[in-house]
Amino acid sequence: MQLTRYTDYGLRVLTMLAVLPQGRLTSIDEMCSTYGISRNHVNKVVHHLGKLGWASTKRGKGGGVGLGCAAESINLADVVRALESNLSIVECHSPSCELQPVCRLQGILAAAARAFMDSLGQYTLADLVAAPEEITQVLKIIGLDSGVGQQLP
Amino acid sequence: MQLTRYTDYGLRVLTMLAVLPQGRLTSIDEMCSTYGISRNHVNKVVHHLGKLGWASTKRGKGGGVGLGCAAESINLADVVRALESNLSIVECHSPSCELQPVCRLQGILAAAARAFMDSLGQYTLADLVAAPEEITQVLKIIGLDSGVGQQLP
DNA sequence: TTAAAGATACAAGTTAAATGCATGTTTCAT
DNA sequence: ATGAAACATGCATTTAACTTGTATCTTTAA
Repeated sequence: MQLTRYTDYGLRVLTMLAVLPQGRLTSIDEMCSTYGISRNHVNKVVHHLGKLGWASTKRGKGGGVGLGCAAESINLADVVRALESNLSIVECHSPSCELQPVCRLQGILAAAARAFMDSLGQYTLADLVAAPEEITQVLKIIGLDSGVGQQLP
Repeated sequence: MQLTRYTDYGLRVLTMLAVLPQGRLTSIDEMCSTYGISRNHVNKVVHHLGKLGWASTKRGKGGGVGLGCAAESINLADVVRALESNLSIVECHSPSCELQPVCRLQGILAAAARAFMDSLGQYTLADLVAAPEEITQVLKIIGLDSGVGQQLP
């Protein structure tokens, strides 16, 4: 019972975007080296997040990636639902189970999955980066505290 | 976000054991053909369930597999915890994430996982086979309604 | 003593996730 | 204009976990 790294990276990317200083953009390359993960993977995730409106991407020289909307409006359950491809918990169809018509397992598992999502749904991206003093630490860790880097005009 | 088939099969096996008529044993082979799944897999799962005390196995001629304890005492959350190998939701360590010290994601996900398990934990094996009229159907489907087959002495 | 049935070990196949590589397209600065 | 920076896109490859297969051993009762 795991989330894929794709979803994991999506959450990390959003976290990074959320702690960016006002007006500061980051880039895919910067995120790669920060997290030490495949450029290609980040590439895809960022693109995906962009299409969903949670990230704003800008091509070309001076472009980059920023948060697409307020951190408070990004619900973590929505993020997981959007990024996680398979949420069905069990595959009762392959090989197909003859007991399906009378089986209560699916319903019970579906309820449990709902409980998982409801719990997640109590939080937004803002909760991941809530405490200001922690943000300072984070910025230091990922090297964004220096104030250098491209700014929006 | 899925459970492995191993866990899935474990639940199916338990379900089948729970609906066995009093004193009737089944066998690994019988379960294989009923569910149409790999003999070897069932073999392992049954062995595992046997070690956990939820199934009682008996070797040799006239042997077989039965329920190891009351269905009401087998909590579904316990079953999933026992059979599912990896319950960590995300792997924050590979590649290791520098933000770990200040990251709240793990806690939030852990809470969600707990919600999942708590929901599951409200049910026992008995709930999977609760309604008597359904049991009759199940027995018919899996061919155990005829009354033939080995009995305990 | 033999056949039925679970126990055990190891090998092979399968699939989805993860990564890598290449190239296209947009945008800004000069 | 033109080149470099940065995201977009597609496909190929690798990897690892899960799944299945084959074989043999051990126990037990008829």
